[in-house]
Amino acid sequence: MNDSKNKNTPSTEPTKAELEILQVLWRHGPSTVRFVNEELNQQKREVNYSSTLKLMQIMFEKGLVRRDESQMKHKYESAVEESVTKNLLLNRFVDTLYEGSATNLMLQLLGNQKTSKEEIEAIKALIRTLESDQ
Amino acid sequence: MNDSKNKNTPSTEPTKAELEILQVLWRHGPSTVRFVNEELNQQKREVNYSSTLKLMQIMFEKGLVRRDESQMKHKYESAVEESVTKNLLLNRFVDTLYEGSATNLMLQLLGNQKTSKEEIEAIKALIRTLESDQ
DNA sequence: TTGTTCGTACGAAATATTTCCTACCTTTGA
DNA sequence: TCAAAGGTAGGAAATATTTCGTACGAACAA
Repeated sequence: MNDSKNKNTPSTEPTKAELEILQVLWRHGPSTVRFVNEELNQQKREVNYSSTLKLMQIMFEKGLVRRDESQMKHKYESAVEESVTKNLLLNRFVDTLYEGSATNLMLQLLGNQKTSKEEIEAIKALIRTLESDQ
Repeated sequence: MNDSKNKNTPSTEPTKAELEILQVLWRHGPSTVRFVNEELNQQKREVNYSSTLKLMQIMFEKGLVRRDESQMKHKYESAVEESVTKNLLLNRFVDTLYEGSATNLMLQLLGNQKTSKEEIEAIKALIRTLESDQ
């Protein structure tokens, strides 16, 4: 009915910085701003606490995250499902760069020196699994 | 500041709008601003001529495109190779969303309803080809 | 109690990106 | 010749995104 209110299909795509925060929330579940900020500083780059706070407040307004305000230290959690969001971004990516063709993307991926032999082997194994499933 | 001496590894990633222009140049080869602008208007969205011009001038300054100024109607062409640029963006994408694992991306791709059965079949065929190549 | 620490809220600045207005020059055709 | 059409250059405005300063309240320890 109304796609815009569906929690799992955000009408707006997360920005780069927002995505970083979502990753932390996806990985660790409900978290305080402090925790997310420390995680970002450790995993990514130096960010001021109030920058992270501001961003998470904006994300709250956008509906990208929910928050539990019952405690002073608010707990934030993602309001968008990881797989759904990544799917959205992946589709956009494939549409933009590969004319919507996953095959084209695969070609690039498999011919890519940064995709290791092990990765390629794993992909092949995955395909075999899918084939035997049918 | 900008040590983009290597024409095929731009130090700066193209922005969204820049990428749209690059796509036109990759597809059609050296083109005038007028042509690119019309192409964008037809394929993508309405853009004012001077917006396209400005963007292409900025891209020229960044080294993303070269131009032939011998004629009044300058001819612009991409200064970055399509496959190299796409590879760069793809790697960034995989790193960001899939922890650098192409396998993870594959899982998403194959489980994706927007990836048609034909696409999956094509991917499998591709894998089989790669396997028999070894 | 009182000062320090840690939390939120929020405005505003800093950046990055995109868009378009305007000046001015060249080409073209009547 | 001269106006119209079409080109480039560049400034500046409009947006989008990110960052941070500061005010102020709550918690806590001395």
